[in-house]
Amino acid sequence: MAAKLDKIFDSFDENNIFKDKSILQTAYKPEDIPHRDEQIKQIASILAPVLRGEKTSNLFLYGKTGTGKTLSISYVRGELLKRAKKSPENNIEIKYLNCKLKKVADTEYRILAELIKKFGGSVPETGLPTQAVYSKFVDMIDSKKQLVVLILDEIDHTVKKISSDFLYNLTRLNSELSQTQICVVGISNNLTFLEELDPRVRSSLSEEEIVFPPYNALQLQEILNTRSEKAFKKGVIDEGVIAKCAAFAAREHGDARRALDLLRVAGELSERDGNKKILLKHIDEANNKIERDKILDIVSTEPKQFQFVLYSIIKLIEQRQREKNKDSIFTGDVYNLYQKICERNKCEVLTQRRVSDIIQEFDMLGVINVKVISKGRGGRMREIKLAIGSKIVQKVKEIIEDTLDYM
DNA sequence: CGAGATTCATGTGAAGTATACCTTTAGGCTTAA
DNA sequence: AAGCCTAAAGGTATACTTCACATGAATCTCGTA
Repeated sequence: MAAKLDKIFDSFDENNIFKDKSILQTAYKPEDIPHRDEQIKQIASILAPVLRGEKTSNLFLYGKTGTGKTLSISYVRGELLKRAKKSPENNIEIKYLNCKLKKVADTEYRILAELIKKFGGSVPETGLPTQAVYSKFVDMIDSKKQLVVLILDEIDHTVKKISSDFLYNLTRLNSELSQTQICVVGISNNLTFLEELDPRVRSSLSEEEIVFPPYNALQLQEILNTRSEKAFKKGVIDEGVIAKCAAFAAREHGDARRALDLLRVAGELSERDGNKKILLKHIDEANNKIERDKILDIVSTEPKQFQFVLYSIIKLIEQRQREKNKDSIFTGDVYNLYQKICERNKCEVLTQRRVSDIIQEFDMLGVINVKVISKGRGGRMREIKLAIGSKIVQKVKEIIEDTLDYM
C-alpha cells in the first residue's frame, strides 16, 4: 500500500506544474502593481500627512471588483506602516476591514465589534447595547495619542443593509475624540453608490475620490504574464491560455482577480488530470468550477430555511421547464411549495413576509434574479429566475436534498 | 372611446415578540485575621 | 470584614412575526362623443 501511495505522490511531484502557487492566490501581494501607478500615487499623497501626525482627508475609492482597489490601498498601507516605524514618535494605526463578510461584519454592531477586535479588544457577539460597543471603541482608540486610518472595504454593502447613519457617525467621530484623530477610507464596488448616499455623509466621506477603471484585455494579459512566470514552471502554459484567461476576465468588466483565479484553478485542474501543461480546455473547466464553488459555498452555509426556499424555487423552475410552460414563477408559487416542504419535513414555516426577504437576499447573493412586476389586476409580485447554470443547480439540489428528510 | 376609479397579490415599513446572551447586583458562602 | 462565587434581574441584538399601508398596471365604470 505504501508503495502505491509513493507512486501517486511521486507522479504528483513530477507533474507539479506550479512553482509557487501562492502567487496566484488572492492573498498574494505583489511588489509592484501594474497600471495602477497613478492611483497609488494619489492615495499615497492624500494619506501622506499621517506620517507627520496630521489628519488627512477622508478618502473614497471606487471601481468594480478586481480592479486593484484593495490591493493598492493595502500596498500603500504597508508602505506607510513601514515608514511610520522609522519615526515612532507618531502612533499610526491603519486598520483594514471588509464589511461584506456575512455573519462577521454585516451589521453596525458587528462591524464595531470587529474593529475593536482589530485594536486588540474583545466584545461579546450579542447582548451589549450598540451604544456601549460604540463608546468602547471610542475609548480604545482614544486611550492614547494616535492617528487612526480605517479602511472599510465594500461599504456599499453595509449601507444597503444598515443605514448611512453609521458612516455619518464614523466620519463625525473626530469631535468625540480628544487625543486621537481618525480618517476613513471607504471602498465601494458600486459606481453609483456615492449618488445614492445621504448628502451629509457624502460630503464628509468623499473629500477625496479616486476611481479605478477596469483593466482592458491587454493589461490583464500583462498582469497574468508577470505573475504566471513566477507561479508556474517553465513551458507549462499552452499557447493562448493567458490570452483566453484575459479575455474571459475582460468580459467580466476587467476583473483581474477573476483572471488570476481562472489561471490558478486551471493549473490545479490540469495538475489533477496528470497533465504537464495547462490547456485551453482547462480554462473553460476552471471557469465552471469557480462559479460552482462560489455558489455551492453560499448555499451550503445558508441556514435550513433559506435552503428550503431555494429548493422550492429550483423545483418550480424545473417543473415549468418540463411542462414547457413559459410562465415565470412568482413569490406566491414559491411560498406555497415552501410551505409544503416545511410541513413534510416537520419544520417550522416562516411567514410570507420573511420568505419575501429571504428571496431578496438570494437575489443579493446572485443566486437568483428577481424583478418586481405588476400584472395589473393580477397583482404585484416578484418574478424569479435562477441565475446559475443547470449543472450547478443539480449540485445545489444534492446539497439541499441531503438536509431534507423527504424529497 | 378614454379618463379615472378599482382591484388584485404582494411589496414594504414599522412595531412587536422570542430567544440567546451580556452586565449588574444582591445574597450567600468562604477565608483570613 | 473582605473577597469570591452564583443566581436573579434587567437589558440588548437578532431573527422572525404581525399589522397596516403602499404599489402599479390590467380591468372596470361611466360620462361623453
